[in-house]
Amino acid sequence: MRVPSVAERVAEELRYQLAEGFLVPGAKLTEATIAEDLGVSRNTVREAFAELAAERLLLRQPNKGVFVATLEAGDIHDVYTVRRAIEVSSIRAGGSPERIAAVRAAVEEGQRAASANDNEGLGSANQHFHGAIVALAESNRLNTIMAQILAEMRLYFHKATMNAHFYSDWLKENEQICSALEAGELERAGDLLLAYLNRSEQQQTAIHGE
Amino acid sequence: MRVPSVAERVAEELRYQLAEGFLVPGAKLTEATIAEDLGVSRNTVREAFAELAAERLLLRQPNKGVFVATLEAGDIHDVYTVRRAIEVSSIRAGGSPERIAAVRAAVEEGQRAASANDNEGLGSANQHFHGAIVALAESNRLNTIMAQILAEMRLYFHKATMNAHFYSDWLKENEQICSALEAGELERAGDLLLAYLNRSEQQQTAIHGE
DNA sequence: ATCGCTGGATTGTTGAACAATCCAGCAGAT
DNA sequence: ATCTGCTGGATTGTTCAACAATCCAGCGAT
Repeated sequence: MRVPSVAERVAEELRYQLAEGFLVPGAKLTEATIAEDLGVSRNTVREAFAELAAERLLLRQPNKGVFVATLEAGDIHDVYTVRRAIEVSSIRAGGSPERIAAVRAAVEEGQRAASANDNEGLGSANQHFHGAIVALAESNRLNTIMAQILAEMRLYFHKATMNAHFYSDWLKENEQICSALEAGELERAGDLLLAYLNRSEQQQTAIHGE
Repeated sequence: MRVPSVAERVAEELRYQLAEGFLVPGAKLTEATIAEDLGVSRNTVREAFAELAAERLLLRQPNKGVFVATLEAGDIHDVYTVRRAIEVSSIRAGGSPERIAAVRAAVEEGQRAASANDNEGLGSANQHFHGAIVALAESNRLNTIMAQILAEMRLYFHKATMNAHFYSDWLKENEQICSALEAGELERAGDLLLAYLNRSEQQQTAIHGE
């Protein structure tokens, strides 16, 4: 019976509120307030803050407080640079049949969500897709790096910015990437994925950065 | 005048002791002991522990304590998987003349250390070399990921395991990689780097893993 | 030898306290 | 009116002491 520590539960609760958009980027988190709201001690909140700051979800400014992280213009390029590195490298190395099946499953999850007009489901399906690609490499470290990057993106590219317009593109594209992967055409799969990431970065930059 | 917080100084001190091999992998760190040794409170030590655990330098086992991280057989492959992803991707994208010059500088640093028979200097020159390659990408996130990976490797592949025999190989190889980079032959530079990483993984596995 | 208990040590968490720092707002000077 | 410098309140950084929860080595009974 795993009983996560209080600090872990606080961190988890904050992660949830961040992902859900309840805490907006730039907002200040006051230790005493959060401690009272969640019914824990201030020291415990501090430990949770340290954890989330290490994940780049919160930003700690010494003597001023912790704030919900914000992605500046440069960060968008930065995030995509990491994604290009680890996603393309992972897909180019292929993976076990089970891992490839997981990629396929994520593609179908997206198609189902599209049929159901489930916009939120589409978003998470896409994240599952890219997570599954990294999972091909069977590397714990790459998986956690990717999970953190995705959490960062959830934080900033929030539901509001995601419209059906975007999704229409990559639904078919994910399918092609997956097919290439299944067929063992790893170079082509990598090229397609790279092209997608480049285009996605451009789109996001056009919307947010300047 | 930046005055790092006490928790940061504790973390820094522990990082130093870890890198220096003063704390060996698997060793247990007792909160009260460290707090007393460094003259700080137990809560502050805990905050430092959280930071280092996030960097994978310490391992936290709930209700049991924190231990100096150990690299299992699988971790070696894992670490090299990350390095292949980010180093090869970085070098394939090239970089500004300044960044390339930094790579060249690391090569020369290694050559100087070799002439001086400075084994320790050779080790850090090599780390600077690979750090400079990742720095080509101008990505803060990639840089910190790489810095953490290198810190992990320092922790485990310690001085004891590094003999001059190893270094002889890559001194010349680093030179070739750097030359290819300078000449704009990015594909070749990437291939050379990839070959080096694969061989290095094999060597390390032969020594440590089983 | 195995099992179960027990007591001491360590971790997890709390609450309170205080120093250090920041910041908004205000008083006075130019 | 704008600037400067102060001040007081709020918040963070850090410590301390306490206690509950958990672990573990050792010991005794079977």
